[in-house]
Amino acid sequence: MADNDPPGFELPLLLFAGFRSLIDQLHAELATRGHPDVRPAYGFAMQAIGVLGATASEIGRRLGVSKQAAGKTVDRLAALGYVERVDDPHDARRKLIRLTPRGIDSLVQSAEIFDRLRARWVEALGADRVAQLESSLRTVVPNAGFPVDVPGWFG
Amino acid sequence: MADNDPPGFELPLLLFAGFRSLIDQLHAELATRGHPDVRPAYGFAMQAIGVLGATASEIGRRLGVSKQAAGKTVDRLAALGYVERVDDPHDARRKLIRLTPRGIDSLVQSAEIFDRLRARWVEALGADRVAQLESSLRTVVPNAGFPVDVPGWFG
DNA sequence: TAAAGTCGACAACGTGGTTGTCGAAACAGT
DNA sequence: ACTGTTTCGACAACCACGTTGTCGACTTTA
Repeated sequence: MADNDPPGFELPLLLFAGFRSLIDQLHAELATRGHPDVRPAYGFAMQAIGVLGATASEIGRRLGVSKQAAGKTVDRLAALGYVERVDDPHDARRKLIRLTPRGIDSLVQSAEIFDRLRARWVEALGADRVAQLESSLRTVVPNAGFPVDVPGWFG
Repeated sequence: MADNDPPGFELPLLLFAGFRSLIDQLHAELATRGHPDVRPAYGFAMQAIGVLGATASEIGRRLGVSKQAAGKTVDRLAALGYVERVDDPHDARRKLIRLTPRGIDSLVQSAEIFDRLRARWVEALGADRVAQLESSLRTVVPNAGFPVDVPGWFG
């Protein structure tokens, strides 16, 4: 808080640019590995589904959006072959959404690519600075895991 | 890169959560200061307009979106009284978009709020850790200013 | 068994993007 | 001075992703 305060907009812009840069590189790399149609929102949705599967309502809850919005995303995911809907034998109202092998593959590849991108940051900054960056963010943003509440923040 | 690599998704999630947290707090505070209708995209658009004003095409270029998309955003901004369209006397094709006093006020307040939020991070982390966080991000993300290319990254 | 809650689906809509087209105006070259 | 090219803003149609509201079918609870 000295004479030359930073022009407030810089910190949020840097955080966004960092996030955006990772996401863009992820999808560029994902496209070359057989997943050209995966969009950022799909990755979050598939994370919310998880290996155990989930109902559309549950996905909506985990993502912080309405069940209708989650249902639409599941439609798109299903059309691309990343998930499938299975009738729940114990509850005729429910339909379990499950990742297909293709869906699982996209998640595995994403994790692998993110690890690689993080390694690039370690090359540029050093392991301790990256670790400290993560630690700082964990401190100021509690619960940064799922439910992540990411899609639709713009609308 | 030891045995227990971090699960790649954490770094991007932390960056997003940090950004999102600042943006959410900004708009909550902005709402209490007479700007309840400002949406995240509007702030970026008004930044792109700047105090000198700009044409819709230019705004689109600065934001990395089509001129049509920029024009639509300007429509919404104008309907809320944040900008006005002025005929350019030197070029009958152009219409200069200018911030109204209300638009300028929202920008001034935003900068002030962001400074306050950053000060909260400094309280939690210490000035040097925040400064190092910014410095690290500047290193891994060159050109984090405008043109910022933020809206529509999800679509 | 009746009431209340949850599930997925459907419809209508809002916002923030896209491409394509268009007439009007400016500009560049002959 | 005319002609072709570029740029401007506007309009239309469309897509992705979200919202509320409604609905019938099913489950759960009292």
